[in-house]
Amino acid sequence: MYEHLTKAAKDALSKQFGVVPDVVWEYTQGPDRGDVSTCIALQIAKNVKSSPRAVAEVVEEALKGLKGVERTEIAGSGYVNVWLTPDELLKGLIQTRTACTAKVKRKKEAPIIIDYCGPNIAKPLGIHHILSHVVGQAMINLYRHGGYNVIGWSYPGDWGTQFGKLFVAYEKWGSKKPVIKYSVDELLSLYVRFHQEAEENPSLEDDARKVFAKMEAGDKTLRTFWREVVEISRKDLEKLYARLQIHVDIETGESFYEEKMNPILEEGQKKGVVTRGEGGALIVEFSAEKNLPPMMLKKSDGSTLYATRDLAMVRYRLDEYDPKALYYVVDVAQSLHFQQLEAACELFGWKMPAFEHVYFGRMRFADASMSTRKGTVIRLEDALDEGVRRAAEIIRERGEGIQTDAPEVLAEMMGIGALVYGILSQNRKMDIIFDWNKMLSFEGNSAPYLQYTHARSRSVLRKANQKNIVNFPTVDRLSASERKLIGTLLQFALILDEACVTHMPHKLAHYLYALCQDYNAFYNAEPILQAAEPSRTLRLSLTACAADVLKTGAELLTLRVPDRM
RNA sequence: GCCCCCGUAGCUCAGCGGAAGAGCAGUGGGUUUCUAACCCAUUGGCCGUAGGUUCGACUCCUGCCGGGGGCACCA
Repeated sequence: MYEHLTKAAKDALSKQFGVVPDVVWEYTQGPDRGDVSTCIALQIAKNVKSSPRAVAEVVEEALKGLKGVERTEIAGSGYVNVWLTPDELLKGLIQTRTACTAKVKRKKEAPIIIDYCGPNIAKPLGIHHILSHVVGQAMINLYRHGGYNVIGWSYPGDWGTQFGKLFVAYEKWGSKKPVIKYSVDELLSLYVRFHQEAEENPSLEDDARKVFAKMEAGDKTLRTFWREVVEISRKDLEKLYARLQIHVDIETGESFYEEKMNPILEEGQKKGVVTRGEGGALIVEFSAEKNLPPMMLKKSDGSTLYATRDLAMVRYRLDEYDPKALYYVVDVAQSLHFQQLEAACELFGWKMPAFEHVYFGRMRFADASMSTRKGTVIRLEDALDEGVRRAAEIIRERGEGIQTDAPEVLAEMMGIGALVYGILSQNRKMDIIFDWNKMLSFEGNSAPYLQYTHARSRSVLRKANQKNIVNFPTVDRLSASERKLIGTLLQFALILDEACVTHMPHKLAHYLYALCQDYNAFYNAEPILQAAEPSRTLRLSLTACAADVLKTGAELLTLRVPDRM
């Protein structure tokens, strides 16, 4: 957008110092630091033996009087701050508006596969499961919005001894009704009962293992039982996913890979990659440079592992989709596993696309009474309900002061939004301290603040009762809060791209928060509806632009925003 | 023992080569006017620690201290 400025600066610098410099433009906050400032002086000072100040002077001289530049100023550490003319700034907002609409998907492009969710079937989702779901979905939304071909892929844990346990419990203590009539809660209580009884009577564990072995062998009754339990869980999961705006494209359970694992093991052995370890187990050993412990693909008792299925899954995806990238949105605790997985794929000699373990930190609890170890995990659904309950309470307290005509819908948006925003506004790599008051915050840097700001801006637009307010009339000068708002709006396209390619949704969350602050400051400082033309039109246009950016950005983060609240 | 991540305001966190930031908590202001779930002002920091690289380090490198995680028959 400011190529002519960059070019002028570059030309002047190379003429003066005889080096072609790297020029970095960056937007900064607000009129006090200029609308655009550069690191030119500092960047070039590294290459030439000259002081930042001297370099800055050259740049300033080159930019002075250029088209679109209102004034320039050299800042303390050698920055050149540039104030653009109002026209020049407003021109850029067209790009911001187009960034609000998703790019058209290019046909036949190799897909990006994003592996996320991974719920356990027959067990309710815990609060910590929200991390993979929400981070993964935000990534998917960002890529899709950017015009990429994306496949969101879920890999539920729908196989394992827990089904044996469940069946044993069902036979022993279940009521007479058929499995399919059970609710997830009833299944869960059977599961819990099994663990209680198994403490007294450890032989139950053996029974469960035997039952599962029979199930693996293909026992018809057990397979039917399994299928029905999966069905019950899936229906329950769907409700939760609808509330969280999670949309899985492809779902393949662990059982899907049952018959795909042996060919992989055979291929590995043929290639000499897979070898015999202790007790007859099958392992992959890595070169010394990798400094990785061996990866086990088959236990000494002959059964396969998580790693075996993951390896088979990579092969399957390569064969069926020829993806350009494989991303795994999984807990940081599994980082060794993914290092091994990638290294193993290399050893197999497979042609690999971009591969990344998009990890996130662990969830810990501020209140020590809640911990996974103590078995007092918070159910995700309960957390959502608690958020909605708190939101509803606040809505009730506000009474007449609220504009919504659908308080239940609003409470749902706010409560769930608060929780999701609490997750997505933090750098995913960091551990998250779970605390009800922090997670369900309704003021300051929170989802309700975004939602409120959006509703507020829509309200102004409604009152203006003017269609298609998208023209930015020429004005002599912009107020400080207008300039700041415009400066932030201009960054939207850049931020979308950055949040997408770095797989860091929190960058978008922080941007949206800053935008709200700027809009609210603007709202408080300037009259909009009462303003004289051309300011009125300009301010309404800025309001429309901010509202669209907020809505677009929030929805990419799986949040919903109300028009009234 | 080895490997990875994290130590920034009282608390929870952004920033990660170029002028120390936000929210919450504290203090003082602002609604006869577009939604006060808001805004404005203000208090609070040797950016864990010791070195190194650089014109310049919260940011990059090394050591140490403190916290978390991982290290073949779990997923």
